[in-house]
Amino acid sequence: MQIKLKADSEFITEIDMSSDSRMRVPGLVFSPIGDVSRDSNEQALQQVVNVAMMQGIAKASIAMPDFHWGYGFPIGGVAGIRMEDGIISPGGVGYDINCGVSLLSTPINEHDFNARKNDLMDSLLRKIPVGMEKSRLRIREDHIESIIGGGLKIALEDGLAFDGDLSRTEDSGQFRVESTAGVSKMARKRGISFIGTLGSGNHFLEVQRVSEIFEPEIARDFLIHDLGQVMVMIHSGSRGLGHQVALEFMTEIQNHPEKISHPVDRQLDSIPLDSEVGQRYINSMNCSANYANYNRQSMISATREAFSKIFPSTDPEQYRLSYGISHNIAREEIHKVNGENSRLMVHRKGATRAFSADRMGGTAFEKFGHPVIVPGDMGTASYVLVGTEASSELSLGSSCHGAGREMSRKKAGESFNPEEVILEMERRGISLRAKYRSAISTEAPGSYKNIDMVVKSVVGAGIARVVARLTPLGVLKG
DNA sequence: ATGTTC
Repeated sequence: MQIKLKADSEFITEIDMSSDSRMRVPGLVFSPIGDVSRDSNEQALQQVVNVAMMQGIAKASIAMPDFHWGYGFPIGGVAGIRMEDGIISPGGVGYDINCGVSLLSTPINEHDFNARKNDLMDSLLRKIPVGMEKSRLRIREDHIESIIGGGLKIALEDGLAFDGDLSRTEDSGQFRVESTAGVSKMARKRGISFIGTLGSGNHFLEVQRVSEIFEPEIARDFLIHDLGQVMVMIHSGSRGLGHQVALEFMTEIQNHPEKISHPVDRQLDSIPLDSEVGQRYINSMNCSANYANYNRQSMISATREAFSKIFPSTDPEQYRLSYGISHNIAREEIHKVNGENSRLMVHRKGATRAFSADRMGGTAFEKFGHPVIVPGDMGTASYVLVGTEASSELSLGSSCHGAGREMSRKKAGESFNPEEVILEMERRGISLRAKYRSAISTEAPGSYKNIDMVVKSVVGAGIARVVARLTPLGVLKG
């Protein structure tokens, strides 16, 4: 099949509906046509076309500049399904339910950090289990029930959060759960084993310096104050619990008589929200999201402990959460479709919410809009952006979530020598603590798209504004 | 992403 691309503008590429007669809406990739049409994007582009064929899809099958191939949906994909069609597709959320990124503001500057860099990185590595290391929180079986039902509220009760953390976490860190019964025994068991752990692959904890501030007033609102200020970014998800939930529901739905079959890809099958299995999935997805929030919060708490111990003149309370964002979740939102407000089940998979200020009334971000935290690869830079009104018009209030893979894990593993990657990172003044050599290859900076180009694309398309640029000082990986 | 091969 020939996919027909046309440039809507310098940074917006449309996939014409004539590409395939089964498309219900066009595709929209927020990236220049020259980048979109590269050979390495071929499979992911086909997935954008496939998503455009889904029942109930409104507006467009959307992909961010960091899009790449995933399970059914591309990673970096956004799809709003009309609530009147009443369906949800687990492939549109993915295996790592509510994977996300939290950004911690610190009172430390880079000189303080560099003077104690080794002690601090060692302390973080002692406090936070990474890779295959198991949980050091001894959560009892009945407590996992509270965590999956209550999310960040339970972390607050457990002394892992401050009051202010809730208003600075997307959805206040709590997803609505009517029943936890859909989270299997196995999922709970895996959840207990790995609560409070970072994970592996692209998950990381990174100590960063503020290297550029583009919008000082907005940056202050996000607790980014000075050049050289140290920030801590934590990227992690719902570990084995979310994985188990995703796996079980994808399998169950494949064999379910009520499933809504996709015309070309079984991985894009959906399930009616008003079915028993649909309700069980929504609840279990939300349970996994709550678990992910508790998990990230426990590592924020460990980071506060490590820093305030190494820098005794500071208190844990001074390490304030800038924002915690979700990038793998489906939730109901209202968006304008053909000029009319429409209730949509918005699936974001490797994409973030990027609402403008007018959609953030009553929250901590009503003045400037929803923060968008965009981690780059471990050797380059990360960005903090803010949502725009144009994102509401164009991208269902969404933006990009990271650099996005350019190379498969397998290919990256074969292409990069870990020793050379470590040397190159050291040459750039970045201290890398990784548990396994393999992760250094598969996560090598060269296996990712260029983060500066990704951000240039979303800013150029108008769906976000750039607030600050952060560069890595120390990286902890699984 | 993932007790890294359901």
